[in-house]
Amino acid sequence: MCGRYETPEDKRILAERFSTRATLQDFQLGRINECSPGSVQPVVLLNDEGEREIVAMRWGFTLPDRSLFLARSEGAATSPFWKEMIIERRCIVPATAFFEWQNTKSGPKPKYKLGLSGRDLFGMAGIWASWKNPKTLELEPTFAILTGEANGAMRQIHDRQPAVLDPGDYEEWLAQDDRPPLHLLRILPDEHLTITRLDPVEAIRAEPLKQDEPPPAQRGFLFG
DNA sequence: CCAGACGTTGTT
DNA sequence: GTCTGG
DNA sequence: CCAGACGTTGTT
DNA sequence: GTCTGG
Repeated sequence: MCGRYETPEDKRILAERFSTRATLQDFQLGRINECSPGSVQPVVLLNDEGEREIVAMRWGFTLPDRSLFLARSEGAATSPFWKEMIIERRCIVPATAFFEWQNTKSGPKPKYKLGLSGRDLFGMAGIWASWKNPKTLELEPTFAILTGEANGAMRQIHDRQPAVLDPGDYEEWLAQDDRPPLHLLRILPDEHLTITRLDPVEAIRAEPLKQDEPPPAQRGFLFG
């Protein structure tokens, strides 16, 4: 669940919309695209000076046999693995939508795009840490997205969903505190979700781009 | 079945 | 089936 | 998360 | 998320 999400094509608007000083001019984070685990994405946090900043982070903590890119909000505060992160390193993951695949008994899994009514851009609750990139063996800032129980129409598709923050809660979520503000991780009201079932063509179009692959808008042009 | 771990570096 | 790449 | 590959020798 | 141990 929430194994993929979407970011704005123009990353520069993130600085404005999340009230950060950074202009993101240094980001080379691709075009309109799905974000997949393992990719590097813009994340909002408080820097050492207490200012909001946008940082490029890798999505998912790679372990020897798997990658942890989601963390259950219910258990994160007591989990040995997540505890330190949720207390000391909370962040916001900007998104315009997230994707889910319906768990069907057999056959293809229908793909859905989920957005928030009246909010073209929103922030998912995240946590981060410095983590070794298994390929480069370098330490990199790395994040995971907190999840909660799904409800209502969402439950028809999947039983979990990403924790979406209220814009008025961004400050409290990022602020350093003795105890993590878990009360901000409310279940996303069902009526606020826009759920679109993607037809196979749309689903493929939304797939993550391969390196050096032209953006979707040019595919049709190149191939007539 | 559930609970708990889940990797490394390097040090508040 | 499992692993890797996106 | 899904989609796609999934090996080796050795050079037309 | 997924695996292991109890």
